[in-house]
Amino acid sequence: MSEVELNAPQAQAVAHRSGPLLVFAGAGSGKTRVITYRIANLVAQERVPAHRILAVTFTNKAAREMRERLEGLLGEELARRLWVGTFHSLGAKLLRLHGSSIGLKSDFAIYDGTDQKALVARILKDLKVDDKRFPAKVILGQIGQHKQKNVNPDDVNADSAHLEVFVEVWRNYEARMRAANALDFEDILLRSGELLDAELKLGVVGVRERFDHVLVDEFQDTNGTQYRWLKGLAQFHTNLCVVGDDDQSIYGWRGADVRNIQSFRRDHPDAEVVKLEQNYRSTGHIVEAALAIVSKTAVREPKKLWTENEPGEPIHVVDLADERAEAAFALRCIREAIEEGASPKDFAVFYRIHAQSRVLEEALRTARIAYKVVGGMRFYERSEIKDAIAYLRLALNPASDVDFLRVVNVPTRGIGQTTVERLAERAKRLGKPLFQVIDGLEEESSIAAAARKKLEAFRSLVHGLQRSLVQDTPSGFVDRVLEETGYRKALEKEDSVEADGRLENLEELRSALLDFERECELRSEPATMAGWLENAALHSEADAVVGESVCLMTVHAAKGLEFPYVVLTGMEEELFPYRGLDPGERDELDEERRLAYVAITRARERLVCTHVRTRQLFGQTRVGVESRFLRELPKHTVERLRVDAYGRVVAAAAPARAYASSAAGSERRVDTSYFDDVPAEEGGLRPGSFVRHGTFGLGRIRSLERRGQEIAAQVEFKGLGVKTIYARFLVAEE
DNA sequence: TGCCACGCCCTTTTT
DNA sequence: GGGCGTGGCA
Repeated sequence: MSEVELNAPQAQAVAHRSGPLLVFAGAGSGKTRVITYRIANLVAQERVPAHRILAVTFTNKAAREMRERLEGLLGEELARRLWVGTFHSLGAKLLRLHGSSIGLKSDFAIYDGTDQKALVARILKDLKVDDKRFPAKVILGQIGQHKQKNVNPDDVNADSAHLEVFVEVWRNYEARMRAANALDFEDILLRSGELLDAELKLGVVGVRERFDHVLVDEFQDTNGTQYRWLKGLAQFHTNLCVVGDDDQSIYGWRGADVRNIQSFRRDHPDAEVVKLEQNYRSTGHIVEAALAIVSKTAVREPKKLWTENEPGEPIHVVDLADERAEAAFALRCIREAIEEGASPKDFAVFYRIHAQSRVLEEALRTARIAYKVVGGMRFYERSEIKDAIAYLRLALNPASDVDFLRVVNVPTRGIGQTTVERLAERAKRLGKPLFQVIDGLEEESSIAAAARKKLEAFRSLVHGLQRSLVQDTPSGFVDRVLEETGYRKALEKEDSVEADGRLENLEELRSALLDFERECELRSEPATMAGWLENAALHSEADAVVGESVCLMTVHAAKGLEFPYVVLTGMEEELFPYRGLDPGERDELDEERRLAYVAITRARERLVCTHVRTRQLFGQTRVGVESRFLRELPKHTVERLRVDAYGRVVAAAAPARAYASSAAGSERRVDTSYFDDVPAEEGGLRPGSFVRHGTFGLGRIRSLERRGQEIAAQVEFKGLGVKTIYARFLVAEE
């Protein structure tokens, strides 16, 4: 597809001038192009002032990419005036500018999930609520759900003891957030929504009038609050353009509501609807396979993804002994492709859950192939970084109890649990933040003089930091914090591998601040600690560029990405589709199906799907049954391979006739070409070697023979005599 | 107060 | 398998 040419539906979406627009954008259909072209078109052709266009994404990465593209189309100057960002960064920006009209101080802090959890845990303790019956995680989940439905604690009909407790905890949570001048992620949207209402009531020209066009990417991922937020912003002009794909809705479990697409239609009956169904990314087989799987979802907007691309190679479905064989096989695929001239970065290995990554990592590490695990522990979630940030926030706002509690005894300075407990009682009694009630502690008979001295020393420490806050640069300030709190010294003293890692991370934090300072200088803005903290709260890991490495990631993390070669592992029932402990009442199978659709459509040229007979997971051995999703793949798009415990192909099912004829003439790699060097007959099993069978257990091979496509083995099982077993039912025992 | 052993429980995750 | 919280002990 040339860079300027748009197909008819794309052009239609781009040229749509005003009023509501709903774009269904299938995987690989050029969605990003449409949205960026549309914005560019509004600015360049329709003469909409750039600063009156608001474009919303879910992740900072997506926002950055969109901005970069727009810079390319419009030039830096114009692109910079556009409002491009995540729901939360844009919401926070509006609140910092206009929040005073709803009584919000502009220097509010933003609490992330960890902060929230710490706060709830604290409240449970203070209210003496059993955290077994009311786990902080569950409470937070419920608070979030209610907030998403725009429900207040007052609205909850607390008709059970259980609910009563919940509501009380929730009220406390809100009160303490207010006292700490903090907002959680949901609050950012709720409060900026309130702002709109307040302005409407006051009749002031405000946020609503700021924008002429609102555009939303990944609309299927919006939750209730986000949808209401959008509606509020676009209520007057209804120039609301939403782009999404219900087939890629994979975040239902965290509140995303695909039904917002239906709500959009209901709320805007006049909306123009455009469907982008042509895929430009993948081979014909891949597109066909993906569509076959997602078509079976119970509820979905009718769409038919298609492509003009060549059918390409068949999708390889590989049957393996266990997860180690699976890893070895993935490794072989990667090596083969690298020998052919591919780069490691062309490869991605997907899995359903993180726990699957370990074995894959081991295989790649041993083979000295550069890899990167996407996701996992995020930088700002590491404890040392959170500690440092807690100090920074405490210096800015000593009323923040969550931060106080986090670092009051880090590194240990003899302020134990009992002392903190008593201080908390005093704070509760006086209705003041913890930090403040260190003042006048001598009147507190329950707190010993020694403990009081330590608390007072801590108070001086924080006061000292507050004073330097004014004069230091942010990076200098972090340095000072690490020094004066003794944090760095404590880690140096520990002198362990972990401590070294933490010191490195803190160094990384400092360089992040240096970057921030440099950036501010470029924009001739003052580099303040508060400014950076906002940045840190809203940005997760600086989505490091992946470089020359093979990417390992969950299927969720893969959304929005594409790779020439993909290995999709763990395609077994119970694992993918995943079955948790409780069967789950939501249409989880549908979401798993969409997840499989996302996984498959990431691959451009070559897709290998693996499944295993047995898998060690969570310390248990599970018996694997091939995933229904693989069985649903159209036969002619698939070629099945069977591989032994050593990663060698034992047998390849004959390519389906339909495929062989349809692909005639087109250049392609054929079936077992990964393994030309391996005589299939051997299959890793040889007379004398030990094997395991699902029913008969451990046995020893007496002889092997070929029977058509199959290898049959004479196996002697202890106490059971000799049996003839097809090799595919045997697992080599080491 | 700090360390360690033990048991528990286990999806997916952005802001 | 392993991260995390708890509870017992030095």
